[in-house]
Amino acid sequence: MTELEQRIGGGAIESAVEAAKLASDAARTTEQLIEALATFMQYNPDDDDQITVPNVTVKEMKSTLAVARLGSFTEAAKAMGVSQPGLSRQVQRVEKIYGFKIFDRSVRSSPITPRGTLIIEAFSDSLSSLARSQSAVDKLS
Amino acid sequence: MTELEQRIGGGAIESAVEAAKLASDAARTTEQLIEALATFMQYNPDDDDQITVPNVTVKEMKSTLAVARLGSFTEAAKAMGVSQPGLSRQVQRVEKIYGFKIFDRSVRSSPITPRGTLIIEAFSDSLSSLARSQSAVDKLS
DNA sequence: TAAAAATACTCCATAGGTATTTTAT
DNA sequence: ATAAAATACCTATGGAGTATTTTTA
Repeated sequence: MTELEQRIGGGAIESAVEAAKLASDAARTTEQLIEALATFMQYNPDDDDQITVPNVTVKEMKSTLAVARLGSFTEAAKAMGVSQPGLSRQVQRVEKIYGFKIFDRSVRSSPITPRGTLIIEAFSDSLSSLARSQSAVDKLS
Repeated sequence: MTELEQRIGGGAIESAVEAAKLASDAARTTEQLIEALATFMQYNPDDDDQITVPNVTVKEMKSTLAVARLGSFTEAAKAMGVSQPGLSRQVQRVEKIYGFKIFDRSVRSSPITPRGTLIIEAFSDSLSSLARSQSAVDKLS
């Protein structure tokens, strides 16, 4: 089990539902979250063109995942080799273009919000796809 | 079957091997490509931290996929709502940070290079992950 | 020769660092 | 009181458009 999985729990459903119960992002019901995750699972790739994917960068995805893993903006900044304000702004920009908070700053450990969990999962999957192809490409050089 | 699949063929292996045979990127053997694709399939997500993923943006991934789908930089520019030079530079930047050409400009239809095929697949997977989560998030709002 | 892509040049937006302030334990 | 995150301010990099040149069929 990875560090990330330790922080957000096991699978997507469990972690998101758990987050929904615990975090302060709510005014969202657990039922709504489960419905959203059902959509997540039944998603049809052919719908891609209808969906607007925010213009995040790989760097921002990595920084966001670092905060998720380490539970700290300051530690994530060290891990990413950027200043603390720099990293804070990277995550702020992601939250701005997505339109909601990914982390809850009202508590020390900055837990992941319910919707944040979906984003974290997606970033993780995205980077895995890119890393996998990178690893394949490296074999050709 | 999507337009993209029509251009690059069915699965990853077939398309890449086919591209290896046809395109001019080579000096690479089909054997090397098959080995790379084996790596692709057996890839272990735990290796993510060791792999450097270039800092591409979602916008660049979309533009690159648009060229792959449409077989034309000019048409892709129209589809993306940017100027032709703007789109060319987006793809050029992707090729620069990856260190190899994704498209072969020596032919009119700008076919995808063998290594380009791996990148196109990865971009497609990445955007699907992000679109899927976006679709899930939308259900919560 | 006609199209498609690349390059030159310019301007402006924004990412990032340092210094500082605000917030939370 | 102390540690962490946000904000202010400034600079430099680079992304995008228009105009033009190069290249390919």
